[in-house]
Amino acid sequence: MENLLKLDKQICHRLYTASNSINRLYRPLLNNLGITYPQYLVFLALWENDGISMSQLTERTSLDKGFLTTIIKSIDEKQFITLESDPNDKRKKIIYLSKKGKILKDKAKLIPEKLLCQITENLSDEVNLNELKRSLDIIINSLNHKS
Amino acid sequence: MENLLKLDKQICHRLYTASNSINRLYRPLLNNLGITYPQYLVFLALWENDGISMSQLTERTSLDKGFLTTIIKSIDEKQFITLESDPNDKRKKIIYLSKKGKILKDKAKLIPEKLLCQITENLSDEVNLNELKRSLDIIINSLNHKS
DNA sequence: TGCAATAAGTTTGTATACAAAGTATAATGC
DNA sequence: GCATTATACTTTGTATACAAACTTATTGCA
Repeated sequence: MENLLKLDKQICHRLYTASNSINRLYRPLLNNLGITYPQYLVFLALWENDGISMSQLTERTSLDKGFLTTIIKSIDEKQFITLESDPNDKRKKIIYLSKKGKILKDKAKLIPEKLLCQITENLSDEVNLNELKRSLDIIINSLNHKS
Repeated sequence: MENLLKLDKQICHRLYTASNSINRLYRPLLNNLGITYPQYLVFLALWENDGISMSQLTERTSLDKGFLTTIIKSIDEKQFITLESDPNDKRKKIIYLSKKGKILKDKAKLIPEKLLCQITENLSDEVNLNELKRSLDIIINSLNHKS
């Protein structure tokens, strides 16, 4: 009978720790751009699809909608974006990248590479990243379709 | 040339999302016990090794030492633990489970099972959990030995 | 049309998470 | 011995993260 309460048997603790560690790694890099990690996620989404609504951003980034309000307010104040009300549906708020927000993309280009290098340097042989991605996707998908 | 900035290529975003989703899953279960997830991690460590110091707890749980002060204060106020100063080294603070803290272990026994069921239900065939654990351990270890 | 149900986004309250600076004690070196 | 350095923990300030309640606009349908 194994004791499931044993800390080191828990996959959740590992995910939690890995996520926090990676976040710590991002912090100084993103700090150079004047943004934080969840803000960066919003930019990643906007750089792919400019002019989308809050709810679309929520879906794309998996960020909480309440928290997203805070993030959008913050990057709006820093003039990375402009906000418009959807004329067809006044409840909706459409987010557009400003010039400053578009320029930021160039500055951010090297970040994924730097990060991946730090994480996977000397690890590529030991860790199958595609397999890891696939496993995480399955877990995330399963959790999202729970409640 | 693939564009690394594409959101869905990023393993970091997946880890971040998975970690948050799992946390959301724990919340109601732990709420029934009157504790939160990082507090739960502290209990897991203490149920294995009672009477350890703050720094040992930091190492065991990977929680930030500043944050750990907050957590310890909180579960101390709820009388789950008692605190003593190490007579051999007055800088150290030793944490002991109170009776209430020990009893909590029984109530918590079903949590890992419930969680694992929710996560891995119907997934066991698709996700190799041992492989996932191993990958995460390698990544965590790599990140911790960076700076 | 009228209005209940729903959807989009905001606000509030609480609990993380962490860098950086601060305090007190212990260990080290000369 | 005593100054220096290091260790253990706390405090402060800022930025997450999220449940729950709230506001306003739209939709569905009797």
